[in-house]
Amino acid sequence: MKKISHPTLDDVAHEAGVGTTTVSRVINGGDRVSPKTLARVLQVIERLGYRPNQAARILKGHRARTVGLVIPNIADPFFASCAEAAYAVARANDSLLIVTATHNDLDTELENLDVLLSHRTDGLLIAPANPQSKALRDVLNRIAIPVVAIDRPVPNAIASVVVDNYSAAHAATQHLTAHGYKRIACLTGGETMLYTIRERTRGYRRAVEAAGFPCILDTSVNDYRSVESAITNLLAEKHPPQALFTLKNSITIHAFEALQKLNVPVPSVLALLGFDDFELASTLRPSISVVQQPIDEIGRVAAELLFNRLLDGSHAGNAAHSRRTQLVKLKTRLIERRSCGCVPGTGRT
Amino acid sequence: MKKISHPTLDDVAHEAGVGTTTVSRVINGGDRVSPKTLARVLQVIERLGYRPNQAARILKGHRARTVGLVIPNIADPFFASCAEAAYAVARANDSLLIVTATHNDLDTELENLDVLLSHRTDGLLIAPANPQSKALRDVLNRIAIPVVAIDRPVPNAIASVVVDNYSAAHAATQHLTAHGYKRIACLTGGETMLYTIRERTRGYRRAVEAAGFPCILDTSVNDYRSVESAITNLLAEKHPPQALFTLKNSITIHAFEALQKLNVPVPSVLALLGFDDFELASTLRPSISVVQQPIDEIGRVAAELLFNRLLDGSHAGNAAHSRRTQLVKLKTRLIERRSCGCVPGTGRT
DNA sequence: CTGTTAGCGCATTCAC
DNA sequence: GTGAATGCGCTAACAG
Repeated sequence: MKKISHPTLDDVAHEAGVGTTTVSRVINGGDRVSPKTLARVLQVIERLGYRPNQAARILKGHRARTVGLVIPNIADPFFASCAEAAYAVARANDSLLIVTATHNDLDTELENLDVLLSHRTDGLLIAPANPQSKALRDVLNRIAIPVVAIDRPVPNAIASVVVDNYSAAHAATQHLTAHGYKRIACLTGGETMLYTIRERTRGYRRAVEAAGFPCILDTSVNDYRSVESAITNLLAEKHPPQALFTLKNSITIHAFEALQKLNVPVPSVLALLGFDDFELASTLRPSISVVQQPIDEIGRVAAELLFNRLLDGSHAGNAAHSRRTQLVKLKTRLIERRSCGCVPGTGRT
Repeated sequence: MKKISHPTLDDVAHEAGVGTTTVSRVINGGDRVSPKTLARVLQVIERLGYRPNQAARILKGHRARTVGLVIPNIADPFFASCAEAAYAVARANDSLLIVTATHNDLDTELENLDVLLSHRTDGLLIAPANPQSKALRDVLNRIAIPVVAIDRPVPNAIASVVVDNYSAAHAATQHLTAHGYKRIACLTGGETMLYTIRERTRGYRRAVEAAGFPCILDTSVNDYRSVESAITNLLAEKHPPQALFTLKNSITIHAFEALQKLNVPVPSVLALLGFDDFELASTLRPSISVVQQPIDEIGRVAAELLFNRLLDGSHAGNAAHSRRTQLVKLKTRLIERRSCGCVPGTGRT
């Protein structure tokens, strides 16, 4: 009973005693086929376990019904959630999602694009390792299919869906100053070349400078050890900071760990505010205040944008071009928990 | 400069003034082509930005160089990590990974298999919503490509890579009894039909029964509220439990939250041990003891198994069949932290 | 070393 | 309503 190979349309046609055209019609909606024939063909298809060969369809010039997703790391919760959201949109559009990881390496990224292209995906979602890269922009420019950037925009080249990192960091810093903290240190994490980190740093800097406070920036921390020693050093200074603004999840968590280990009361001695929410942020003692990103929305909106273009097909015209390079900035939300000095209500935030 | 469409092999051949075979040879390694010709063709390929059309290759009967991954949810950290590991293996084998999500719905799963099959993926990795399902097993049996199950085995049908949930839960429970706890409650989480949960429950039950202790099972909790009330009720009993064994991450976390909120000292009044590790388990106060699964290894081993078969090609014979249905059980590790009553050393575990 | 040719499975004219 | 023929881009015989 085990079919060694896939039955073809011809097999079905032959078995059902009809022409290939008829079978083709059946699997494409069954229009212009007599009910009797349709039923018979359907039955043969079922019996043989026939599945149309996508490769043949693609070769005929049809859409591949696949889109590529190019992200740094599939296991990263942020991108995994993006992927899940994008997947949902893809399925709603009858398409499959091919996921690839770059580990923020440009060569890997270019190679992934190449492979995806040779598989003739209908469109691409990409979080570029380095949006500035000339090589990347070259490739992107000669690509004939729609591409949407996520998390890290490629301005003037392709449409991008990102979070308003600058405003979010600016507002977060202002929230800290509103608490009365005058010396606010910022731990960026090592990847200072990343768009998101740069924007957040910019927002922080602008806010402290506007308030006339010092810009205390540490761009070198990365693992737990470095965070702990950075905090130790900071606290040993003549005028130690009163608040800590961490720009990414791992740094926030390391900072919290270090603060605990060093027995530094939070927020009374040193307040903490992190960029990006995480599941246990509300459970830790004290609970951690964070800037929350609409992660699902990034993936969803980006994918929707992609399919709009895919299905639109209007390729020329200024309007189309302006939409082609549009930049969508999603709003963030400041979740006020205890670590920044706020005292949330009764709810479990 | 923008190529509207993809150049074909014929385009290249024509442009370079050679036959299509020659171009084909060039893109397939360049053997049996004179250096001069090779250089010229290569240059034309570069200039035209030519990419071989995978669809045509597939149609010629070649491997699609894609494998499908069918999991409940891409955003789930467990499966996201599996995906990342499987992706690495796929890339090492020059293949792409197509990821689909079932949300543990059988119909969705079957549909995903269908679509994947029609795309002619070379192989499949699947975490079945319900490995018992007749419909699933039927489909699996008539599939001509290699399939490997992950996390949830499909015995006697396909090869499977899982964690030894039974032994792990058994050992974890024994660890609790070794601490002297006699009344150990187990919170399974709602999905009692899931293979993993059933196995873990079985391990727990066997261990407490062997020790002559009561089996205190709560299979109904799910969200925070239900966990909190379950714990409240448990503690209100005449003989409240001395330890809590939670079978999945979300329940462990909810339990920890609830214990905190109810001001129940851990582990002195109620010890806690969870199945599955999570990033902050070591940071919480007290740190949470857990059964740690080799998540990456599941994805990696499963993918390696898949490609072994893909490349092997020996399809007949008893040996092949026994390997076909083999069951790989990976070992877990019990991470002893504070919540179970252990006092770990100085290291940050 | 190199070119010619014949399909892979399907959708699509164009006839009947 | 239905079917025969054509070609999508590529590889694999087979000649030269």
